[in-house]
Amino acid sequence: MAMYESYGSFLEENGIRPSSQRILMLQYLEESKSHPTADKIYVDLSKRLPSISKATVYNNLKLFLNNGIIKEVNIDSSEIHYEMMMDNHAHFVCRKCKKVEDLEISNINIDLSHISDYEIESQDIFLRGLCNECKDS
Amino acid sequence: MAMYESYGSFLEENGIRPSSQRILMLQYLEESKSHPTADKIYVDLSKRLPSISKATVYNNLKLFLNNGIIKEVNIDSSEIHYEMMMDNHAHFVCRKCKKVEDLEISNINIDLSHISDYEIESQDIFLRGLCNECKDS
DNA sequence: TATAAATTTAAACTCATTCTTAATTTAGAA
DNA sequence: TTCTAAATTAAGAATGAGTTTAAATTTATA
Repeated sequence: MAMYESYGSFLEENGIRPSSQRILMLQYLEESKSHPTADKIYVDLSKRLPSISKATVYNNLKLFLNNGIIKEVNIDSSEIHYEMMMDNHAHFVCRKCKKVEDLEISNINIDLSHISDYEIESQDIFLRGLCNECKDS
Repeated sequence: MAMYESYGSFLEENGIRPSSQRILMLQYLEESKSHPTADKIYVDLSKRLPSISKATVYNNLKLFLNNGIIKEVNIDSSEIHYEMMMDNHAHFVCRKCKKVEDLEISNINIDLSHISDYEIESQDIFLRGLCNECKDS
């Protein structure tokens, strides 16, 4: 993202027509660190653009997904969370407050011997537990 | 499981009354290596016990979960998959045929420095890509 | 056996997500 | 600029996994 002049030109570079809704969504996702759900995106953007519809949010999330701009985060099976596509990292998820934090991965070592022919395309790593605040309360 | 004489006594050891539905579900989960969804369990068990209801499957999955007998596998956000609780392992998920395979984890190295106070309770690791059959077709 | 508690069942319900369709906006041609 | 077609958006209906409810059945035990 940083190399692009604006959200609009970033979308154009990715072959996406930069509507105002899409620019708002992209900006929101880029600035958010909370791995929002479709509904959170919809509710928050409605404050700035009251006419935006849920269908548009879902449509454009799917569009961004298919263009590799964002990534689904399957924290739990009740709702899909989203984040900007970025270098490989792990997620910590607090069991109590549901906060999600990104973690750098320095190394991972998995026995792939019995799937050595497979084509690995991506990996998702979740650590689950209690964050510092929730641990003591 | 192997140390118990039967599915019924395994359930009793875990403080669960061994109804025929629960024994069937436990046996199914123990023998299955496919990480089934609630609906798959329901459909397959209906063949052997036509009177079983979906609510029972959901009720008992939740019961097994709360007793630590089984574990949710959040492969994607459309449906919850289940597996027997077992030693820590990773999952390979084929993007095309949706097959799920268990992988042994020999080592994992994540930078926890900025969450060093947190209590890590569990980890989930997914590798995604194409299995050998799907790769060539 | 009788009684209460636990379990199961079917059906109604919820809610995230998808689909449908009409209205609006945009791009490019004339 | 104006016209036309394609793309996008919006609103609401539809879908479907999972939950809830309430009644029926089963089980434990008195």
